[in-house]
Amino acid sequence: MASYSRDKVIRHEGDQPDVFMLHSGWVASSGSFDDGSRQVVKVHLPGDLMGAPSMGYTAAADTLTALTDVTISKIAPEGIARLFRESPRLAMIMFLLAQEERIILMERLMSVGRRRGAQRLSAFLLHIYDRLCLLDPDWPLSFELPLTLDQIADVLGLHAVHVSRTFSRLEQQGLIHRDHKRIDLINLDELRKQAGFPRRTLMRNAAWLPPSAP
Amino acid sequence: MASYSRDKVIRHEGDQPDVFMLHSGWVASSGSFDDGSRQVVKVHLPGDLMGAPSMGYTAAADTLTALTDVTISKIAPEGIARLFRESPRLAMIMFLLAQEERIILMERLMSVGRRRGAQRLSAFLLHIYDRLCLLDPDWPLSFELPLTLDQIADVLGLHAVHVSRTFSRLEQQGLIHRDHKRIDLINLDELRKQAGFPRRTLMRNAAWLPPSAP
DNA sequence: CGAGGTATTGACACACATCAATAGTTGTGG
DNA sequence: CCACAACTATTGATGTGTGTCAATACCTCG
Repeated sequence: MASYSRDKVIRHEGDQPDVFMLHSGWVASSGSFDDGSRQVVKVHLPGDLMGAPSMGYTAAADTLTALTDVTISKIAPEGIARLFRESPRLAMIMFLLAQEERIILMERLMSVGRRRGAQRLSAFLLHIYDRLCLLDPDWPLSFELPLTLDQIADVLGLHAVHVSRTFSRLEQQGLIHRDHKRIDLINLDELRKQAGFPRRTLMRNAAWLPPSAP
Repeated sequence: MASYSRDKVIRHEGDQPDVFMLHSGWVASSGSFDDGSRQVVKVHLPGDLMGAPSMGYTAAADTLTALTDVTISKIAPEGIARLFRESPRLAMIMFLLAQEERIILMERLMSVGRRRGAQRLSAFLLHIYDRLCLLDPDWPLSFELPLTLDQIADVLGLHAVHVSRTFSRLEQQGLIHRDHKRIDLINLDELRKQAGFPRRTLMRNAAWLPPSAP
């Protein structure tokens, strides 16, 4: 179990492709270009497996940066391999979770490729909100977003100045309310309409999943 | 084994989340918005498993469209589940392939989020070229790109008119040469520099992979 | 040969970027 | 607990990459 304070780099792209479990705090997974621009490809919340995409490569493709103070632990690939040997059911569930992550990336790509700033921001806020609801079913319509405008801009593929204006516009339209880092979602329906994505429902306990006792 | 001719929709988002194997031809996986705009999230080449990201959901998230005449076959999820029960090694390899696809999506997101049109186009052409080289190690510096400008635009998150101008500029700069659908890569190094991505090397036969005989 | 799809080119509009200045917030040390 | 410094957010002015509309030329295939 290791701790990192806000803004510390947990592992840099090009480093050894370790896999981590995030116990507390938020972490950004991002890639960067030579000119210094960065794109955040995933915001990790507690309970997330981090770094798994790079595990088949010789070097990590993404940089993991602590967005808040965090605690993490390293996962040995041997442990995952053992799980694949001993529990086909859990292995298949891990496989399906990786596929879910692909869907999330596909939605992010659609959003960044085809939607305007306000719609991207709505989609991002809803994505975070939906994840918090998943962790805690009676989460209120409000949350702390511990990212700076620069970091949000790197998530949305915009620039901080424009994110500031876009936030103001969403607030002025009565869709959200802001108080420092806290976001209140005022008009959830309209936000969802802006985001442009349907709510996807997971197939729990598909008949074809391998049984628990192999 | 089923056949589809060019531009035919193999399965639409919202349909039953089937999984397919692509035997011949090219297929686009895309998502669409209410206003009619579309984003292609993956161009499938022969040998690709298609539709896997949606297999944990009750409805498919992406639309599969034939870019050329294609032949495909449906994969039963029970077959994949059986593979997970009977061969931990192959299961783990499928897991790692899904993770590789996440990396590819991350790169696409970085490209669309942070790079200009010309750089996105360079990255896309190189991505296709690298895949063709993977299928056939002595592939020449040239290939047929069976997409219309509209479809390429939907890949890049641009519009057809702008893709046309961007293509012309790449050609004028001497980076590529075009003859109808055929693309010749003239200056591979400069294209790679534009794209902004390192070449990633896969870790073959990692020590921790489960053995073939369980 | 004709028709529908596809590509090119030009003119103009707009979302977002960039630069810059100010104000507000947070953290730190005395 | 205050005071200062560093970071962060806001706002304005202006530039530019890409979108949009439209007209023409070009391929492809029946």
